[in-house]
Amino acid sequence: MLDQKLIRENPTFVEENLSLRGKVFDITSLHKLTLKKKEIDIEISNLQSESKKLSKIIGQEIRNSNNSNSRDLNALKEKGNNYRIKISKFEEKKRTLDEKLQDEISRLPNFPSNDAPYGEDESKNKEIKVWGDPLRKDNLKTHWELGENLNLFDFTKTTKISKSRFITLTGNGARLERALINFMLDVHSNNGYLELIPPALINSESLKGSGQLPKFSNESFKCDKDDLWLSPTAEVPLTAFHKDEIIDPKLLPLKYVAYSPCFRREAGSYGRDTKGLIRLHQFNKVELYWFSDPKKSLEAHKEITNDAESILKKLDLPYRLVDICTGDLGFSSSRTFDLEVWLPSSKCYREISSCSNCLDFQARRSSIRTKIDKKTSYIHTLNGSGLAIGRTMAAILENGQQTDGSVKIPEALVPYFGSTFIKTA
RNA sequence: GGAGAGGUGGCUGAGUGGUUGAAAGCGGCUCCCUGCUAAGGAGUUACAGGAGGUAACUUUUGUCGAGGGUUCGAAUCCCUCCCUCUCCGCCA
Repeated sequence: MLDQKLIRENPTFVEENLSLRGKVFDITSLHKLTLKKKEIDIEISNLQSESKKLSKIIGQEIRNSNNSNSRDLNALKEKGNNYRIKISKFEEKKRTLDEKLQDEISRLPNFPSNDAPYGEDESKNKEIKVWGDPLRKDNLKTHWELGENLNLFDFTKTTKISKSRFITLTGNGARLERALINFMLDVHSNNGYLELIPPALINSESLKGSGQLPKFSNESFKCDKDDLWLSPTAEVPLTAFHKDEIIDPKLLPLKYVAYSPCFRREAGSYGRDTKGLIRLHQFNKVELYWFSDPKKSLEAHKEITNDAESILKKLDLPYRLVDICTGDLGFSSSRTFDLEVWLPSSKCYREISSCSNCLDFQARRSSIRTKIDKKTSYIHTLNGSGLAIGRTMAAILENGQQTDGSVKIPEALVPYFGSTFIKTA
């Protein structure tokens, strides 16, 4: 969430910064609301001040005299009553105003960083570096062909259980999934991250706190009866983990690694990636998350990206690092580095991790602060997948495929998986 | 699901209608003193928003789970909701 004071005092600045996202933002009406709110606040505050003084006088009068029902006293009480009526009228106005204001303001995305490449859409994303040798051959199999041949998963049977875009992992597939989760958790927790497994069902407040609500209610599954949602990413429960806290600066940065299943409705992507492990309603992910000193988040952003990258290196998967342009940034992010893994069957790089610096955007929504030099300030939050498990599996299958149809397991994963190849039984 | 208890500052925990934004303790910070098992003393220490000042700061309003209500005045009384805990039941 953006700072309300900034919107009130410098709406042009806010509009200009938001418009870096490649479309026009008009906050005229919101700006008016903030001014109106301030007006009402001052009015209420003045009335309350006077009413409070009067109450003190009445209190003293009652203690000093023994007649609690004198004419003077009743006149004073009458006066106080008038204050109360006036105040409650203003408060009602304030309530409706506040609701509107809060809703509008929480629909505004974060400011893009000035360091992010400028552009309206993903075509302006900037490739920063490329790692590894991308496998380029003809007649390569897709990961779903490989997976089905090797009996790693079963999409057909899964539609009986739920519907399309879900998967049942079987045998070595299930084993590979588990190996990847354990491998990633081990790497990160040995690297200073505290391991967490958050709940998969989370409340609306949590989703507001990280930026998924109110604007993107259509993208998550909801359990209506309980006001609970299926978590779309561990970023949400991780942000909420420290909601309403003032964190001791000595503890910063707090670094968490969380394994969680993720659930996404994928509304609006009906035609895309209908096959395979790339786009499912449910997938597993190991997420990295930092609560950082606000002055150190730029450095933190490099580190978290680096930590996510280390998994790809260890798994020997070719990838590239992309600097996401202003128009392609996620709602809460000010700057994002995507890691994209090479998928030889489609001859392209696909996102496997998105590492974002949200600055104080989520911290303000969730009220997470620290105290530096006697001043409380919002901390900065950063998140990055480290990595998405399903897409990693797809990459391992496609990049590790052998001419005989078997798949070579990356060396680092062998101790976790238990063998060096996946072969047909 | 049934019965009960409770939600107060960074934490523990007093407080049942009138200088209570809140005793006390712990913790934190600052200063002082002392030097045989590192202890003692003094002070200070919530958050958010206004107004005023370049600023240190001053002043004002709100906040005792959330939201309503009663009252001149609410942490304290009433209503609704949320959450936590204990016991019983059920269950991985």
